[in-house]
Amino acid sequence: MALTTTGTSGSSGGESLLFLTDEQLRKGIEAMFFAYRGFTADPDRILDEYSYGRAHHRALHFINRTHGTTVNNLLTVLGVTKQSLNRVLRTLIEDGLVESRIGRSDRRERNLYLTEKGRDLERKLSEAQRDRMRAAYRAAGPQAVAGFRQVLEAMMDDEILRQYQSLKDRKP
Amino acid sequence: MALTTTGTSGSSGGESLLFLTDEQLRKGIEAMFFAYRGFTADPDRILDEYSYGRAHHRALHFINRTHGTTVNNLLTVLGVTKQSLNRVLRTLIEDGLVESRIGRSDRRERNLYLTEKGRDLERKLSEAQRDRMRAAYRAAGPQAVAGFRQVLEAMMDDEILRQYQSLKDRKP
DNA sequence: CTTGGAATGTCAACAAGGCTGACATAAAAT
DNA sequence: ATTTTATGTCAGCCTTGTTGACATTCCAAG
Repeated sequence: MALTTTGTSGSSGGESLLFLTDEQLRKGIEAMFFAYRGFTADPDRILDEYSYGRAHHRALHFINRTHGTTVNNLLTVLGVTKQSLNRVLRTLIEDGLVESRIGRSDRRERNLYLTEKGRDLERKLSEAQRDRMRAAYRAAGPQAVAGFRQVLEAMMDDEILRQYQSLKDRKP
Repeated sequence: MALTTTGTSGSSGGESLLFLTDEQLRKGIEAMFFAYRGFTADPDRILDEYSYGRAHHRALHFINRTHGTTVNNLLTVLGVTKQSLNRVLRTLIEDGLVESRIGRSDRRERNLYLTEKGRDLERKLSEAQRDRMRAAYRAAGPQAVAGFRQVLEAMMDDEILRQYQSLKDRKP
């Protein structure tokens, strides 16, 4: 399934060879750039109203994703420094969207939970984002979606991919 | 081809209905987030050495893309303010990576070109990014790539999509 | 038991790169 | 002659990344 030959020579038709020209790759790069803008546009508009930023959205998303996660876990997933995350987290806690409980077994840790208010905003944000994603999926069709996911996974760093996959099949 | 029914009810097998569950959409969202990190990781490392940022990369990319483009064009494509772009552009011009020539027909405009030095860095950056993209494309296969592109295009804002498509089929 | 290191999280200060607003200049358009 | 357009610049703000310093807690070695 995975191609091992380079085959950039200018032979005709064969889709499996042609699709790797620099021009095709460049278009993929630009598509990724523009699509990411669309991907974040709707939540960004909502966040503006609350004077929050994308960092807040990401934190809300992953806290909602894995209730009771620790700060350290969150750091790994988000790929930022703890100081950077802390600032965002602090405002979310102050504003009553996130609750931080001292760890039961290890009192150094903080377990993070969304409050009712936090869940409300998270839902609002992710619904906006899902709406766009759903529209894109519908427009492209199931087969395209499968390909989309395959390429995205292949694009991740190996370590990140493992994290992503471990998040993949959680219990509901 | 495009599905019009919602069909979130828990019916079995039918791929065309099942793939729109909130869980599937959420996984797509996370895939997009993690993949974008991978997408920018390699150029970011190179940029660090030059103490440039992603903004410089984007400017270099699109100036290289359309030689002689004007500042206004660049603003539209990049979707930032002129003050923000100007800061980046100024350093690139000072450092001799970009040349700004007064427009021939309209002397208010500035036409932007990469210098030899600018082309070198642009090549270095885009090769790193293309390498990853190529690897992902190869791992996923041509059919997946087609789907990938379809979904990305469907995810763009309409206005952006038009811009993207007008960039799409340029002469080499 | 104590003590030193490791893990975890918080506070302070700085930089990049977004943003708005105000203003200058040159050239084109009316 | 006046207005509009394209560009550049200055000042100042915000978010979100960074590093450095520090407090707390846990655990293990002496």
